[in-house]
Amino acid sequence: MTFKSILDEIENNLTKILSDLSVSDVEFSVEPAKPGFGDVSSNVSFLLAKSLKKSPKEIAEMLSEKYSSCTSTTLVLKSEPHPSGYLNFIANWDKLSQLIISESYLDTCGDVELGNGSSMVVEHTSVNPNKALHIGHIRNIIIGDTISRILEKSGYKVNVLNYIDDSGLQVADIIVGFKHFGYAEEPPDGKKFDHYCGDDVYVKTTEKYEADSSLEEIRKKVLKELEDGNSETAKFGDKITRRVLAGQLETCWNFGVTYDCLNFESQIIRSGLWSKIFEKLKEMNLVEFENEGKNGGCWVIRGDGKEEDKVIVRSNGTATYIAKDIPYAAWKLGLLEDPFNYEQYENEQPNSRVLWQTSLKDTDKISKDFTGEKVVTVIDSRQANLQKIITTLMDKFKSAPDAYNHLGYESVTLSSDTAKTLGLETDGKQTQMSGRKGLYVSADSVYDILKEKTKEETKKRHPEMDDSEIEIIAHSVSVGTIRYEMIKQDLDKIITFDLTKSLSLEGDTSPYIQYTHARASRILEKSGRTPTIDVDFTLLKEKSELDLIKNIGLFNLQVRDAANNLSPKVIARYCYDLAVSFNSFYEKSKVLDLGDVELENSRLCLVNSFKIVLEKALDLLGIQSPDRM
RNA sequence: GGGCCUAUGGCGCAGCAUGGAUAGCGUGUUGGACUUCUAAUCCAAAAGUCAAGGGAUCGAAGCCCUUUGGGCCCA
Repeated sequence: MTFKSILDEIENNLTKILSDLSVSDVEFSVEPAKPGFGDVSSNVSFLLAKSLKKSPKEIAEMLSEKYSSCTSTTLVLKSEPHPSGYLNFIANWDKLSQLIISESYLDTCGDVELGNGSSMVVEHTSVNPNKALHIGHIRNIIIGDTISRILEKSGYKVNVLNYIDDSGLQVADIIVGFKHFGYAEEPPDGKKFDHYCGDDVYVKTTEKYEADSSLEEIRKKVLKELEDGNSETAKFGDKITRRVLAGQLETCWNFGVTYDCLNFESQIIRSGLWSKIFEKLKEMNLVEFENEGKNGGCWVIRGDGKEEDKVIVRSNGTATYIAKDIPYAAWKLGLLEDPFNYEQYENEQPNSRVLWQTSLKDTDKISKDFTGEKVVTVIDSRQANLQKIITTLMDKFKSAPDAYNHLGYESVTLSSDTAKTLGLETDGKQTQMSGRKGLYVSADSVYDILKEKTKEETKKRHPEMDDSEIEIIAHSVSVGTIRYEMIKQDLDKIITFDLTKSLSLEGDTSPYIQYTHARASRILEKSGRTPTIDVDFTLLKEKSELDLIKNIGLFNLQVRDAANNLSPKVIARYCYDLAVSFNSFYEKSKVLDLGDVELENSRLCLVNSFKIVLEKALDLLGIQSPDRM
């Protein structure tokens, strides 16, 4: 067990004391204490103040006295009433340290029993395959990837999906560029294909539309042709989008993000899934036919109360954009018979996780189950309206609340300085990125810049290091920096990306945390020993040591919190706090050459414990833990 | 016109779900610490009417109402 052991012990004892006082139904808290207030705090006295008609201070004193006569207390040394009314507890660290550190050496350390093996779909990325990923897409991808790691750690069987919208307007646009405006199929001088399509073909094609509105006709024609899977246009589109997709996936993989299945929109359309679900929706009365009014002749989803009705099929029989998302949402929840076969994706993912893709070919007679009892869809909050409709609809469809979850987040905008370098004057205001206007910073370029910077930094510190090792370190630091920047703040905060400011490597950043890991590794390496847990834990009694142990013991509580709230930043903050407490320990307590073998062993054991837990916590963020930096 | 998000030291953020103690952190500024297990580190100082107003509460950064600034979505 971990720090939770002492929380549980206190909670049980307090509950018992309360029942002796014949007070029940009090939902008091038992939490790790703020610094300076012991180890554990409870607010129980405040909650009793009214019913017992005493001040919180008096109650805390009374409870503290009763607590001291509790027999089943092994982890608490004593309880202390605080004049404010809080009831604080001092831990018996001799025992608690041993519990926490031994636990940290286990493979299961940090595991949480929440999912109990139930399946969960996490869909993220889902970028139109007509351009390279930019830094805004990266926020989506990193949030999704981190959440899926956290859910896996919490006992869910997670299926990670990437929806490939390969039949929309944006794809039509680059096809027009290639077919009608004569863009060469091969990018110039070795440019990555996804960058070429996004920077050159897409941006310049849309510029031409703006200059000449008669070109709209071509665009519409191409879009229409895309719908017929056997058309030349569709085949050409398929070839192009798959090549762009390969480029996008290469970027994702570089960032440590992998998937289980790619779902192609074109195949969802051709599978006839929509008509099946439309029939079902009609049967279940979840859609209704409107006879009159402004929506006369349309099929609509009735709005709740003050919400307006949403048209899903127009009077001319065409489906609206809302309708496009419904079949996929239902498929993800396993509400429909699966129309797909599956084949392995042609390129292998770096971590050997097998990547599948949907197929309509009869030759791929492989069936798979990538659905989930629950679904998390990571899409930015600009789509909150649409997602709300789908959520309500799906919860009714499955008749399970919380089956479909939209995990929204605010967008990444460009700082005025960075916008200026891309040729846009913004009067000091931040600005939304736009793939269509070419206003974005690509993920690959941020990575490249960062990698150059970290390479230099590493070389400066380790002139003797060979290039391949520097390469590996620079990679993990660059990826870490970007990943950490994307999830360290709340999902509903806008990230203003600034090309120079966002590349800081000091303070509350991934390199800070990774560096701390390298420090720990170095101590262990230099000691020349393999730490064991067969040490005297009572020797660890410095404040900085106990703080560190406490933080180590909070790991599983943090994972649970992050999973329950779908909040990746919880783990980011945890990693940072853990690193801070290690650095404090590092400054105050030497580990090696103490002339006291017992103490050295105990501290080495602690250092190793920290290293193990930090590594696991960073892994939840998809950040690697280098041994040297 | 309707809806969603947001406001906390100069700047960027945490804390808010579940009200209680001394509002934390990074950055920037000023000063200090490398012959030491790596200074991508650490220590210290200055810097806050928690947007404004009101309400319920013994008690509000947090809950409720109103207003304002910023961002977004729909019409």
